[in-house]
Amino acid sequence: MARIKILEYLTGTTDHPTVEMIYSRLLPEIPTLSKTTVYKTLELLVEANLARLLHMDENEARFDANVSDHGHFRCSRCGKVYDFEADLDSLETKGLEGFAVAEKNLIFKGSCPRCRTDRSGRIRG
Amino acid sequence: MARIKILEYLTGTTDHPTVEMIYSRLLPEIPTLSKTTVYKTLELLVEANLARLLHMDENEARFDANVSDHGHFRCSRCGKVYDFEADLDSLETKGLEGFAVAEKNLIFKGSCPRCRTDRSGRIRG
DNA sequence: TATATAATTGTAATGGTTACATCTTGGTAA
DNA sequence: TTACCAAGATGTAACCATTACAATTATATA
Ligand SMILES: [Mn+2]
Ligand SMILES: [Mn+2]
Ligand SMILES: [Zn+2]
Ligand SMILES: [Zn+2]
Repeated sequence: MARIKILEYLTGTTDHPTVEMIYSRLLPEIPTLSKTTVYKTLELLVEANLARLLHMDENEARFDANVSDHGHFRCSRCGKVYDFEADLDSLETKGLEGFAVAEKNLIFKGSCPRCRTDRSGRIRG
Repeated sequence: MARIKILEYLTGTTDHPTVEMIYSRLLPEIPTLSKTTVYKTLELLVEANLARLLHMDENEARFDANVSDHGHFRCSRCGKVYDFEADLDSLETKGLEGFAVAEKNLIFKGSCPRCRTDRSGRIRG
């Protein structure tokens, strides 16, 4: 039950939520939910390739139900994580001869459109 | 004194060492060295753009004195982190209109040449 | 119902990182 | 030299996301 709700929530959002975000979001709906369950479920989802684990130079991991190849932009001011398209397949690389690439990760950082024109945004890394 | 040695070591290696690696490596040379100093020094080096902080889907941060634009390949078996060249400037992206990109990070994962032919390599993530 | 297995929970430990107060070093002026 | 100050370095404790582990609850099957 819990894991279905977790997958549903993850599939229906583009927020790239953390464990804490998922937990506090679903707690009203599942009052018996424990954080351990969230961790365990996300581990299973990642193993089953139904979700993707993201490390965005933060102390918390983020999760993404969008498993397709795409890049992530993290705004240093508001902390939001945005998706963007990038053609990683046609990216030219040198020095990877003999390497078996299994996973590609593209992470950009900077200021999102809203924070660029908003001086009040607090810097969050 | 400590911070000079730390920068020298970082500049002279391509290992992308962790704090623990830097600390244990320099301890024989600087018996009074503390891990706090390593952390603080690396923070300063990153701020001064003399080093780069890398989060490679591990629990430990890694550091790189090579500040130029390049990609990183992490072997899932032996854990080693390799450099490779990638032309990120000419990478085509869609969905970043209005975004101010300040930093680009490219991380690949898989098996390095040595581990591909060596079945004995232990899986480390 | 009885039994086994899967799912969930609670608590404690782990470990990298940060905060903070203290101590040491190096330079500068009187 | 001596006094003084600021930068550098150290040690300890707290912080906090994550993991380990044992216990409990729900679900399925015979
Ligand atoms: Mn995404
Ligand atoms: Mn590098
Ligand atoms: Zn923003
Ligand atoms: Zn390897």
